[in-house]
Amino acid sequence: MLHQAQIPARKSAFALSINPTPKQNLDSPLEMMGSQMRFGRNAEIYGEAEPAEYLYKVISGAVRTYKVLADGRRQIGGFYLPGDIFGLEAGAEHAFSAEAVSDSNVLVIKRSAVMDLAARDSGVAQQLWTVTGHELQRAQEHVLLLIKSAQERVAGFLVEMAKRAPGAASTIQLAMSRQDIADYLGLTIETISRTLTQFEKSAAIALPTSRQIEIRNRAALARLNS
Amino acid sequence: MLHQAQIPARKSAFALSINPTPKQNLDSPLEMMGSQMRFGRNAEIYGEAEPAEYLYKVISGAVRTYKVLADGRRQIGGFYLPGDIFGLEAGAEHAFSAEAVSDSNVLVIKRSAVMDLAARDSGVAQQLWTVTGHELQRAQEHVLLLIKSAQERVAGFLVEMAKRAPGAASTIQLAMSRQDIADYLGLTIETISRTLTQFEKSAAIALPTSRQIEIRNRAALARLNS
DNA sequence: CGACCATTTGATATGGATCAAGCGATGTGG
DNA sequence: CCACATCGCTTGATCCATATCAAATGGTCG
Repeated sequence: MLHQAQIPARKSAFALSINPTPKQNLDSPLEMMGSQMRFGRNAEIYGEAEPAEYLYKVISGAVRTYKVLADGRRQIGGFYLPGDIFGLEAGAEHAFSAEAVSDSNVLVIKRSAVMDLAARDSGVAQQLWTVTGHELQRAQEHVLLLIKSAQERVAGFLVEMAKRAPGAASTIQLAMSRQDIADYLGLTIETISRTLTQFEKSAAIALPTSRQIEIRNRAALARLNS
Repeated sequence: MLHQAQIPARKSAFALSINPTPKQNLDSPLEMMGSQMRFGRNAEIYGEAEPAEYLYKVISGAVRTYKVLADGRRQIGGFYLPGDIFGLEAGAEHAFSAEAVSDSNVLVIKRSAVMDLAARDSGVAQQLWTVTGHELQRAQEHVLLLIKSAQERVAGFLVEMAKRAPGAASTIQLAMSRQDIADYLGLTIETISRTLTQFEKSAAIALPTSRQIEIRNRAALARLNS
């Protein structure tokens, strides 16, 4: 229980500039209301219990949300990849902390502006609701993962990552460390590592490097995924 | 893995009458749009993958939502007590099934009516969003529970139930069986039982009957709750 | 090249599952 | 009203998956 979750050292809160309103994706009014910020690897984006004044969208890189329990264990709530929105809580305060997994560009949007807009435009309101609904679904799937065996959890994680990877390519580029995966799945790094080598030996995956995973036999993984 | 989760036999889908629009609580427009139904113990309210045509509010009794995995394991997503709303998914289909834990009265509300209303009334839209947000929070707390030790999970469950019990009294009336608790916490009935007797021996709780739990030392439980 | 950090691999310990039996309450048929 | 079956719960004995402790390996950066 103590091997887990040493809180990673924090680097500078945000490393670069605040660009005014980049217009790279106008499919939603939200895009127009934010400014882009850059966060270095392991930089904190917000802390839990901070007022949830903003909401965020990953442009590039990857973000993790997490909570640290009293005894030091860390639970990762989710990983957010380009296109994903995070920090959208119903409450006035964040329930989790958020950090950049790797150097990341994040669109930061003032929550009050969005709420005002939603009050007038029911389409925006519905969009907000839908995003929260998807978060809920993800959390429920996370619950489902956590009752399974180590093999099933790791397989489930790989399948999820493969699904979300750009173009759903069969080679996954992992932004996160084994410790991150372990803290997401409620396992230890040793178990993650052992399970991956086991998958490799049974030819379900290949591991060109430790952060690159090639899915060789999706059916075998899905089967494990119970 | 096989001792868990035999799906309980289904009784009659709903046992009694459909009362037109009971006006017992008008604090929300939702109350006016539903009709009350009675479900017997273990009766199915809806099945997963059914179109989510309605949304529900517990009037009396208790409801569980759950999912059964391919191998027969059952995971309970949550328990809903009087006043709680359930079945509010962002998707067009239910992600979980729902059953009455004990004989229950449930207010059934047509989803399309609510959605129409929300499109016009931004207050209703926000209310819907808030309910989903609370569900999200609950699911996230559920995740947090599932990474903990058996003691911590059971203690967390008791504290949660005590908080939600009418008047937050120190004696909890459990509507659900040990199997339900086990499937909620990702443990076995044996572990639930052993943990409860352990709490009893350490004087943290008393067990007048198996379904009545008196909290004697909330601090001790909270401490376990990590 | 050397230091550091992430990952893998190995040996052992342990919490909770599994298998099994007993117990108490509730209900049913004789 | 009692005998007996049933069901939910508890308790005991043993096993096993994963944690823990420990060390080796490999990759990256100054």
